[in-house]
Amino acid sequence: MQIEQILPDAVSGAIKELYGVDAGASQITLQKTRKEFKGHYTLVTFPLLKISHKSPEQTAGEIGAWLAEKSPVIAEYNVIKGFLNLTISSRVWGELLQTIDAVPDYGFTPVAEDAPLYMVEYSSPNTNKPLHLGHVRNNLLGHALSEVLRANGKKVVKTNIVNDRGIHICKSMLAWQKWGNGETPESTGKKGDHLIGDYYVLFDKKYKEELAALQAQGFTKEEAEARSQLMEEAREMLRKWEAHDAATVNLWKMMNDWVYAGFDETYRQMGVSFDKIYYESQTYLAGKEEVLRGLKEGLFYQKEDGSVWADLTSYGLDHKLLLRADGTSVYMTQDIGTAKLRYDDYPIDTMIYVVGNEQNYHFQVLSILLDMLGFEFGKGLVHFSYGMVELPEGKMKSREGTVVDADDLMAEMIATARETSQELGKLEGVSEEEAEAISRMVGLGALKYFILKVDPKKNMTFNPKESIDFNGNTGPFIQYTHARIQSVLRKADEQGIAIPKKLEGAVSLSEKEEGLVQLLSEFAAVVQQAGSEYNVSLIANYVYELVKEYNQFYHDYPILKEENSALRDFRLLLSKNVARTIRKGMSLFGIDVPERM
RNA sequence: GCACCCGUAGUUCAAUGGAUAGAAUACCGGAUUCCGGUUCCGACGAUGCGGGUUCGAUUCCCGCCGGGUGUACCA
Repeated sequence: MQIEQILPDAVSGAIKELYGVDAGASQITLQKTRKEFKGHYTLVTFPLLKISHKSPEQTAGEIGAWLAEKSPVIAEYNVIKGFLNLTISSRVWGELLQTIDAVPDYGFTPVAEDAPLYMVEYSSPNTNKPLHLGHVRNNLLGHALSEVLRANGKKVVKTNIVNDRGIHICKSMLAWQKWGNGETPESTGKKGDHLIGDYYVLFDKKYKEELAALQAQGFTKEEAEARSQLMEEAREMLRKWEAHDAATVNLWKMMNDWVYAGFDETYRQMGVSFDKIYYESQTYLAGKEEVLRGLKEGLFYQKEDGSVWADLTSYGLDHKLLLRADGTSVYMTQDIGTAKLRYDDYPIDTMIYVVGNEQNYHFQVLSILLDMLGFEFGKGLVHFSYGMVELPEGKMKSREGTVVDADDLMAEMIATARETSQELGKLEGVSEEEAEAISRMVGLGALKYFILKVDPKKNMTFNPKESIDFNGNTGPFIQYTHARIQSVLRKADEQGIAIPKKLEGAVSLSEKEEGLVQLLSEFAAVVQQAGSEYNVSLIANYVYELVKEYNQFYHDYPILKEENSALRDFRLLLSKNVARTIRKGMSLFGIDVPERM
């Protein structure tokens, strides 16, 4: 039984008794009591005035008196203006702490057979360049959201759509063919995705040179683009690919495999994974079929040049291209096909796309198009839209080479964690393997926490230096607190003090202890809210608050030195639960917490 | 132009329509020699502007101002 249930029940009981009316949940607004007032939870009485027909103060007073007298949960109350501050009895806090401890995975609903199925798409890389900082936010959000949904008892299928075909892929293929001299990841020692990325950049460079040369001959920019030999070759390659030309397809396969090997390494390092991967090369034809069906059924229209369009003006939007004049498909076509195949493959209840907010329009259109095509799931798509990641120096621009590579970033974070730890003397006396493991946990934890603590829909600034600080609202600070608690528990064990399973005897608790139990008992509600709002940053803020509270408690009260054994037991149990909650909360983010550091 | 998103301390982030808008960081002052150094306390400092709804607005609505993104036969 959680406090979030006990309290509203008690309050609505009081209202029923006093005024003879069943108050709706929306009218019972309970919130945490602000620090400066006495009490744990506060009932706002303004919404209840219509029921009580009395002044706010009177209403609060009556409900408070009733609860204090009749409810075993409420020890005392006070009224300030229209706010009724309720103090929960120490006995109830003690019982709650045990309840929390008794359930192994408290706060987490087991996944039932008939639980709704959520499919979460995230990452969605192009196979022409390595993952960068933007993908990092995407991957971390997608992974965390999946974990949070699962913790809420949903079935989750994590999926990825790989953009493995299209003109952009042909560009790097062409560059490699022309200037690659047969280079491979093995021959260069480069990760496959980086190698391919280099050729994509090379294409762009050569293409620009060609344009410049043409413009120097007196052509306009548009004329130069139309005359570009390179671009024509790339388009030719795409046509060959779509016509299943053996040489082209083989080259494509070989180069894509290099990239996948590179991606796999990045994903492994980041700690994210997928249950099912879709490739656009395998879904775009399904999309094309659907578009042609739509055309036949008169849902779409065809221009004289043969291109196919959807008229969305009745939805307040523009006309949208679905098939090019040469019959090749575009991004939207592919997404239609992918969606259809997914719903064929799985009994999806909710489809969530973790994709940046620059594609808000795309998903608005996708939803409408699927609906037009008769897929009832169209309207129900969820676009989990997140903001851009910027750096303290400003925005990342690929042209200016200021894009932060995901692999480099992670390596740097780990290296920095190691340096800092060494400076602080944390790595003294630990083996090389341990030092490496701790540096990884801290470095990656810093990165993940810093990114996930921000409200997903907002643009954010990622500051590597700040993120890895061992102080403040950072991953390492949380990890450190956890490690310190573990140290206390270890010391208790060494001194032969057992951590009790059950508390014997009543103890009177300090406000800080009550506050901590209060926080612990709210964890489940936070996880649930995060799941229903698709906002994982709530959990980060919760964990940090818990850690801060614990540190204040830790500073003021002895644990092992406490002479009253009942109180010591309570504090040990409390510490253990805080550590558990930290681990659980961080695990939703894919963040490891070291036992010691 | 049109559409969508965002404007909160110097900076990075919080705040189901609720009380005196919270943290962190930076700077300044103090405590702690402890189970673990990275702990704790205090001071400083903010809702872009103007209306509206409400008992109550950072939050909802309208209009400005500022920033971002999209509006591609790119993905």
